[in-house]
Amino acid sequence: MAQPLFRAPVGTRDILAPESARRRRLVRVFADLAERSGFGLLESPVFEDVGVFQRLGEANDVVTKELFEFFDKGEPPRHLALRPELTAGVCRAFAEHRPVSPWKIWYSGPQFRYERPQAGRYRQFEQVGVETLGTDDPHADVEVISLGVRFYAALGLTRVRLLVNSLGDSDSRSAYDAALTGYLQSRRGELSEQSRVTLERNPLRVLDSKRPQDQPVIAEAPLMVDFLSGASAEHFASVRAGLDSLDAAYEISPRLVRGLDYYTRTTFEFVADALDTAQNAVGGGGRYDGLVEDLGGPPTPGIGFALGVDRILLACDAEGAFAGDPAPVQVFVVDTVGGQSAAVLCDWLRQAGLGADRAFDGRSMKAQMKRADRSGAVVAVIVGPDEQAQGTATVRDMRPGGDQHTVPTSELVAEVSRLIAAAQPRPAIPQHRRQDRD
RNA sequence: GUGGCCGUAGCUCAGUCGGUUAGAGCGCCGGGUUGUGGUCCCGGAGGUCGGGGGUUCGACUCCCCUCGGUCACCCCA
Repeated sequence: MAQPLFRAPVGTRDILAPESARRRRLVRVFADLAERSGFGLLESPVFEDVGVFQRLGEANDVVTKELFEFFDKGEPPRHLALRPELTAGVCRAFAEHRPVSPWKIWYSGPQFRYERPQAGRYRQFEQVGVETLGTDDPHADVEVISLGVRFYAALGLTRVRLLVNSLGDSDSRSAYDAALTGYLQSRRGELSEQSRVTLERNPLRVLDSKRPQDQPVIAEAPLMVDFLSGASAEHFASVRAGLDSLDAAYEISPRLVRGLDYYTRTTFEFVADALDTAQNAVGGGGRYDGLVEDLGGPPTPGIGFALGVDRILLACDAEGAFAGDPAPVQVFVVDTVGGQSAAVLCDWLRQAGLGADRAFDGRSMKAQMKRADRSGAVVAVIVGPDEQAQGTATVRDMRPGGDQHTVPTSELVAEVSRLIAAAQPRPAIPQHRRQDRD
């Protein structure tokens, strides 16, 4: 293969049209839902002081091994990192601006983790999410979680399961930690080598192990639910009741731990059963009641989630949901008399709000017609010597068996608008799939 | 960071026990007599067979290294 000088870095990729348009539309669906629910957009930096992320947990790979870190040219240099997730930056912003509570925000954007790529996992990946800070009302939990549920449904996904659990507050958590650690220590010999290491650093996460050897031990481990304090248990019950009242289906998943260390009380995860890969979690979140304080702000409860755009799109493909956009080009102007007419007519059509395109380089009519077809345009406008002489344009219906007629250019925009309004839009055709058409 | 599999045209792939000018389909470009796409027919462009080294008279084919892709572990969206 003739090798390009450069390619996209490991774990990153270029997303070409029309797939790029589909992603953007997905974010728009999310934004619409979030904003109609009272969440405002927060645009925060793609990089932060490395300290913002180090609060996520010293025992966490996301912080210890997977950070893209760098120093800037300040004197002294500032130690910065590309964000590996978005919640920490949101909490930093809260501590910095002290907005009125509850602060409800949504976001979208790229994040970066230095990991080995695999199915559904990239070094640069995109998430959308919401966060509600400043209230620990269980109704806030319900609002956030159900927003996720409704979003997947809005995309047309049917095989996404919601798993919920409670990790308890710090008191119940430490009681549980002690019990779990004691239990795991007692069966240490049966655990995998990896899990024994994990046990030293963060016993909770042993529950996350996928290694078959660990499963019997995990299956008999004590459950968090049995250690919840009265207040935590009550909170969890309220959240469940709230979800019930919205008919939001969920499963209690007593061993759902989640990756980041800051989670307290409510945790949840969305799993796409349509994905048969190892990375089938398409979203997750929970409460992080201590995080703002950790970052120097006032004690502030918070809850939120992040949904992985890349994986959601994979799940949509697997379910045949959230189909591609219609072609943005509705009219294609074929001009065999030098291209000036194409320039003018495209301009008129575009100013009228239509999607219009044209060919360059003075290609043959046949070649231009082919372009017109490939563009997905419903209508072709043809200007040749005859039309030019008469001040007219030929309007051709590009659908199979469509007819054509000639109109004065003064009536062109109206005529094309009429035809397009009457016609079904054609789908955008990905470059690499043109051959699949019937 | 660890391991499995894979790297031949833009894409998907074929290439017989190592043996002359490396093939197909699709895509792309052009043509099929008068200005018309999607079907059909004809033609064309396009490959240092990922890169480097080695074995050999000879390597796309065998060996080593390296880079990249992919999947899994780890971890996580």
